[in-house]
Amino acid sequence: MDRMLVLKAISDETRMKIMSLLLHHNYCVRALARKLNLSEGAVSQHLKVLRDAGLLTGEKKGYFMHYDVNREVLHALAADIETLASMERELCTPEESGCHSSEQEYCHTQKHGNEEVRESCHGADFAKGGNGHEHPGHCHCHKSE
Amino acid sequence: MDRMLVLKAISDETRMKIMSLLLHHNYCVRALARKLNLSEGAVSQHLKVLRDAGLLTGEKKGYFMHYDVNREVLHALAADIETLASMERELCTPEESGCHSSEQEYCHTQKHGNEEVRESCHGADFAKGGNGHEHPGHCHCHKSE
DNA sequence: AATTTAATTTAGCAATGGCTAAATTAAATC
DNA sequence: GATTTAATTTAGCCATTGCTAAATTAAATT
Repeated sequence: MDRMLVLKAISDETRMKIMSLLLHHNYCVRALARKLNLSEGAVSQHLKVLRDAGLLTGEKKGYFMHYDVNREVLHALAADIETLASMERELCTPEESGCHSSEQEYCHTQKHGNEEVRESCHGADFAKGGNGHEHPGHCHCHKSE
Repeated sequence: MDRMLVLKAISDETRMKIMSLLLHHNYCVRALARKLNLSEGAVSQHLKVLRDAGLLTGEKKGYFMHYDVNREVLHALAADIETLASMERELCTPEESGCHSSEQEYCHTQKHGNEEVRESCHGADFAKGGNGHEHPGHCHCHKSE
């Protein structure tokens, strides 16, 4: 499952409406077009995007196309986003992020709020380090207030 | 929270990378630009999109901008999508969806698979109903195989 | 086999979006 | 208060996207 493809697919108002409609009922393309005030071609193109993202499976039944929502993909996406949301800030790893060795001992993780933050990294040494475009990834700590 | 705005914000590869980076660490704009191989302006624009969606809050700390991910918005989005994914197909409501009264008695909900589907709605009466462009929203049942 | 019809695809157009480079803003240092 | 510097905004460019209308495809009916 290509998460980006799924996100792009549902981050369009019209396609989200289509998903919502198909989650509730079974509609033929023309009925969708009518509900959405769009041409059938436009709807067909949207359906293709949703199909390509794996969100729909289509099957011809008699004269009519029959689309089914693949709810698993939505469940997976929700889980994926939830995982992202629950991600904790890592401990500072200066060597990986490009801190100067002289600054490393001051690096701390800053979680939420500003309580744990100590002065470091953006001190005078850093500011004088170059022309500004060689600015390295720093260790992400900043001045306490 | 505007769900659509949030979805559009994170359905871009670069912005998703920014989110991921900021969820792990605290980066200044220039460090992000360097990591992503982009101009600072481009990064700033992406940050604005994420801010406008409510995904980030920015605060100036000394020389540097300090961005925090609003994890609540991500949690809410995940829950939202999960709700969507768990949506059950409603029972057929022909009067609402435009079925002809003669067809209503045959309408059924089709959940997953095709087992519960009966012939209805798309029968001969329906096909002869008009020039095709007056095609009403129908009750979404279709022929069994 | 010919016809009818639902759905898809294509061509062309307008709007949107992301990028760079340059100008501007705002805040910290001197 | 002048200078320095990080971040934002703006202007202009190109690629992408969504739309309509028309052409095409594919399947069911006759």
